[in-house]
Amino acid sequence: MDKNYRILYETGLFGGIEEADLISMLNCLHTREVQYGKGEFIYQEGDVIQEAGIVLEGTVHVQQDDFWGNCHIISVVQPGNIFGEAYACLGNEKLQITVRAETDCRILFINLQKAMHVCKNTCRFHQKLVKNLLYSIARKNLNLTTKIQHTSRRTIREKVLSYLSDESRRNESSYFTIPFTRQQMADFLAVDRSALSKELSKMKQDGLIEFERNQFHLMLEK
Amino acid sequence: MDKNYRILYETGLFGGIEEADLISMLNCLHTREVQYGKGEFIYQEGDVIQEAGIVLEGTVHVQQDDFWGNCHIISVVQPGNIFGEAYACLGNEKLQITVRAETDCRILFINLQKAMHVCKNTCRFHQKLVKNLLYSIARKNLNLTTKIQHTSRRTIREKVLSYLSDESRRNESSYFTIPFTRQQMADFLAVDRSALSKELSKMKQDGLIEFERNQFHLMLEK
DNA sequence: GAATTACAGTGGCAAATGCAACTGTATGGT
DNA sequence: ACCATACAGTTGCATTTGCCACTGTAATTC
Repeated sequence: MDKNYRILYETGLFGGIEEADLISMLNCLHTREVQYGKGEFIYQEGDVIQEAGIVLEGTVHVQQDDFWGNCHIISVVQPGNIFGEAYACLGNEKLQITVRAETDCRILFINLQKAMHVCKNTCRFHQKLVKNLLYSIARKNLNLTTKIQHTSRRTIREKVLSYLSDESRRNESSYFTIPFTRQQMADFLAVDRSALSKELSKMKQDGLIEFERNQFHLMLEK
Repeated sequence: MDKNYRILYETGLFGGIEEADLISMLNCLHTREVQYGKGEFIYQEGDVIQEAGIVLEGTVHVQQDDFWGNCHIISVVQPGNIFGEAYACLGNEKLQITVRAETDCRILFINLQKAMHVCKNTCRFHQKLVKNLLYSIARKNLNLTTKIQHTSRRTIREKVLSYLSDESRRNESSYFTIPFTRQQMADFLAVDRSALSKELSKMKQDGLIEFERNQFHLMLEK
């Protein structure tokens, strides 16, 4: 539990809650911890869920796999972050997304339906949790909007620039590492992998960017 | 106030609250009502806001206008629905979106920063409001995911089918009317208008759909 | 009712993209 | 050490798309 505490403390969901309180809170919330191997499915499209997951260790991808075998990455969830909270909150919606363990990982599940309704133990953190959950979902909302901003550009170059600018801003540096392989970056931006490689090469030639695998550097140019 | 009540009652935000209570609640929340003319900006990119808006009358578009004059419609907000809640909730984020009155409209603004923090009057609906807000944002979250589902398809035809299928499902009929002009539909799906018109014509030829302006009919085919 | 404006459809064309195939380089397992 | 696999880059080609210009029709204004 101790090793989890540090991570959870940095989570929006448990922000501002002390360790001792956190432990009793986790009991009150009936959480459970599960391990997954790389590639395993955590949630599948069509599932109805009441539990949101917090990544304690590893990386998880939220994605849409379509009919024709194309996969689109909606978001990447790293330790301390939460997934499935919108569905778990609503409680009665079929998942339109799939959640997959991108690496081996440990997940803490929390039943939000229970967490949101009145706690018989009159757990005093109950309200705080709901408010934290609210912030967390609002934040995710912004992330989705940002993703739309990238993918709704017309050309690959514009999508790439939009995405890389955003990563640069979040890393507060023109040097940064992205959490994607080339294929995943393509899935995230909803473009073809080889077309993406091509365009990245052109952009390097044009002096816009430098990169080596998933390490990028935005140039001042132009 | 009475004429607003019916609309607000159907809003997620005030769901399950009686009329008498609603009025005292609105006072407690320091709401204000504002009218906008067609085309006016309600919020602009870069603004920092604390108030979410509820559409009482008219239609509002949440959109991203880029650098090169392209506009992308993120969502369409009709009476009873809310906008800006994620930003107002977080309270300290610059808007990456613009909100525009698509028609003449009346908007009720609610300061979420005040609404979410402890109410000195110990308004007993306070907690309920936060929970409603949570549902509302979770719902919007799903809508954004759905939009991503449409726009991340590779071809215009796939985007259109994805979007129209969704509209059909929501209307529970293969005959339905969409809330867009052709240009707006193109903006929503992030494609070129004339290319969209062309593809729609082809799809009609192929017997997939029938349409007349913004009225559509999905055919069983094929 | 004439003029203006908004809107949807069409055609042509250049550019961008997806797709398939192939190469080379790491990486990991046995 | 060898084999298999994953990953990134490159090339060529057919298709799709964006963009531009134009037409026709409906809606709006004066």
